[in-house]
Amino acid sequence: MGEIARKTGAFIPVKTRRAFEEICDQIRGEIQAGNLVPGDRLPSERDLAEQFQVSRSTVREAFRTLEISGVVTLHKGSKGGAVLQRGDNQPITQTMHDLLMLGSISLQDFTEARVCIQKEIIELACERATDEDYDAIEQNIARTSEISLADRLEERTELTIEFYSLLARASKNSAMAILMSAITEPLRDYLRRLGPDRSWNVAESRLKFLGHLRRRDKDAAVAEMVAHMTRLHAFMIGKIES
Amino acid sequence: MGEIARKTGAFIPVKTRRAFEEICDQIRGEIQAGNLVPGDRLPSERDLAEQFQVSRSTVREAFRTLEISGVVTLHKGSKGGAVLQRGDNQPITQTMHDLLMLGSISLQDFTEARVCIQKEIIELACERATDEDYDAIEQNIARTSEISLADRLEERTELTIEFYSLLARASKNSAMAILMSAITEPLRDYLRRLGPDRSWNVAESRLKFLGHLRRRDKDAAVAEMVAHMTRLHAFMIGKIES
DNA sequence: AAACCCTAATGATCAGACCAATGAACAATA
DNA sequence: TATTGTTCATTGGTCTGATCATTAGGGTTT
Repeated sequence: MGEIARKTGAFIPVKTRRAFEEICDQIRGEIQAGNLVPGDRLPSERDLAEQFQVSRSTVREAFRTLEISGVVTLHKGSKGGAVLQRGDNQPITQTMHDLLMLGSISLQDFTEARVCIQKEIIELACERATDEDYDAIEQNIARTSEISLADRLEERTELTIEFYSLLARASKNSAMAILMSAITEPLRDYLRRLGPDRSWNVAESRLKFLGHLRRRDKDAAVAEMVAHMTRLHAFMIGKIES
Repeated sequence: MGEIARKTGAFIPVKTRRAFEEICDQIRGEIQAGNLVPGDRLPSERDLAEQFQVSRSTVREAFRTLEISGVVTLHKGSKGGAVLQRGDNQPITQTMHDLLMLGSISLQDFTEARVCIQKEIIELACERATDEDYDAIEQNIARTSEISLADRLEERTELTIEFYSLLARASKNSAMAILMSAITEPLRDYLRRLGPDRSWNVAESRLKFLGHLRRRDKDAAVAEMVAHMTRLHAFMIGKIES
């Protein structure tokens, strides 16, 4: 038997494409080409199965994939079907959450990243925030104050998430807002599990922060935020280890 | 007929949970509880169908969902099955790409977000980058120089993506590295479609940038990067509109 | 040993069925 | 007439049960 030809060099590993992936790509291709736009409705699973010459379950897996990716939403019933969305950041926040749970990101790195993102958001917001933005944030803080710490932990958590969302909106940059949600929403679980931190007044810190923001004092706002984050991080680390 | 009882107040809209979602949640719950860790192998579709008292196709949709989310990978054959991953940022970059394609994020916002993220990455890298990091980046730039602009667009694009990835790695923060990839990888498509920009020397700019980084001169590095981004953005806008 | 073959396990796909929700057209009613 | 209830076709969600292709491991032959 002859020698194995080694000099042929690097063969690329063969990767079999699954049928549903091909379907996803074709649909994404139509989106990229501009033939499909948000609001459009794809043909039904049964129709597409015929068009693609595959079984319904295969189309189904493609639909499911696109749904999880936030590209379409699926509606039952007559006039239902797969409707193209404008996109959704849920997949991003979900993945971020998974990465935390799976230990691929440490809480340390996560917190640091939050600080980084918020520094930039604050910088943008200081330039662009409108009075409406400030008022919305102020209302959010007011509602946070109203809610007692003991009960209504759920609402309090939601208000915290909303606070950061409003701040992100004030940056007037949708991409940064999405990154902000990616780095904020996973907090929900921690806040729920660890309970409230009664050792200091969150609303007070946020009000001070808002004041700096209103004065467009970037550095002071960042400093207040960093202080806030540091305390929160210490609280979380302490809770988790105990 | 009596009055409609309006004072009952806010009924919460009923949302029916689909079976596969429940399965996903249970599996994610086990991960969160620490009963499942990366490397573990889930039971086969057939087994889980029995355990969950659902059909195989339902388990399959759950598996597909977790696969798309980067939580597991599916392997065929004996000893195959769903294996828990350490997580994957592919879902994040894919979603970011979708959001761009669907017009949910403007190229303007996207570029600005890139600048924001990279500012923070540079700041971290200036503090923490090691000689190995610098050398890896330098090698990357060297290879970029070698490749002629005309041919090998593909490789050139990959090297560009790798450049940002190496930079992110130098920040020593995995969360920021993931955000960086989210905001960098979607570029691949643009670079491929628009072709190379021959009007200025990319490698030269990157070398200058690396010099600033080595001297840990944060401000200069950021300035060089911003200049680079500005030119690239102008190039992309020009190409797209023409 | 090394190459080959067989087999069980497992995801990928297929085919066909029924269920549940949805909305629109239509009928019944006040 | 305006509202309410009914019917019906459409469509995703799920089920059942089957075949195929790939994979790893064990056994057999060379």
